[in-house]
Amino acid sequence: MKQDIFQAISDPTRRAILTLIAIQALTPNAMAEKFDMTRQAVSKHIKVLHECELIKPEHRGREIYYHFNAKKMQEFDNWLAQFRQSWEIQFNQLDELLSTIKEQKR
Amino acid sequence: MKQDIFQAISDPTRRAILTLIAIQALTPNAMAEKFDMTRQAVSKHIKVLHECELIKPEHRGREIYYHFNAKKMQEFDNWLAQFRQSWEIQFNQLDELLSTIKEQKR
DNA sequence: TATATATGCAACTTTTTAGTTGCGCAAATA
DNA sequence: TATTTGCGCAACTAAAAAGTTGCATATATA
Repeated sequence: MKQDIFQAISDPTRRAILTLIAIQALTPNAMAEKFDMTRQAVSKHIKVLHECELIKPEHRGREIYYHFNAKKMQEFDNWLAQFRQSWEIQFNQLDELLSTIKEQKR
Repeated sequence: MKQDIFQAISDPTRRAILTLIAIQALTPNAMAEKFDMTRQAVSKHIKVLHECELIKPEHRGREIYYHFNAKKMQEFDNWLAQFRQSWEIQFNQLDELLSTIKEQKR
């Protein structure tokens, strides 16, 4: 199945992996040590993240360092953009409400 | 089960619902008409979105208008913030690379 | 070259999720 | 008051996802 980034970040373990490697590239083994699960389970999460290109492998001998792909993460940001206007409006309305309450107190 | 916003937005139908009601509040029936699925299926998606407070109900007689809760969507934005620095760095590096290539062409 | 290590893939089990049908309740309307 | 309409909840089914064990492959090292 073709993975999409929304499905990829819906899993807490995968989010944790992303947070870790955003700081520093890690091998699958290094990741598995951080979580209470088998290496193979982590490996499956890596596969999901790799398929949707949120991470990129760098082969160094028999080790594979996975890097965070910031560019792909921006797709979320783009999706979120459609709602930004909404929340700015809603907060402006809140401001107005607060101003009104303030006025009434006088 | 306690829903979280990441799981909530991982479903395409739920993302479509959010996009719709960000523009205008809708009743479950109105939403169901937009999608090729039963009203009950939509109702379950509404439940998920409501439980994690991405939408808010407004009761009008026997109808319920669901509103988009922009404030909750910002949690997503906050989570994304931890990666912003990463992608700025990665893009700066890309800029440098492009500059280097440009230099070499001279 | 034999062995240890790092990793991915396949098969299987368990859990979760998406969707369905059927039902009950409350508000609107004839 | 009887009926229709809007909605949520429960039980069930089907599909997908998370995790396990076992195995194969490639690189490093004794």
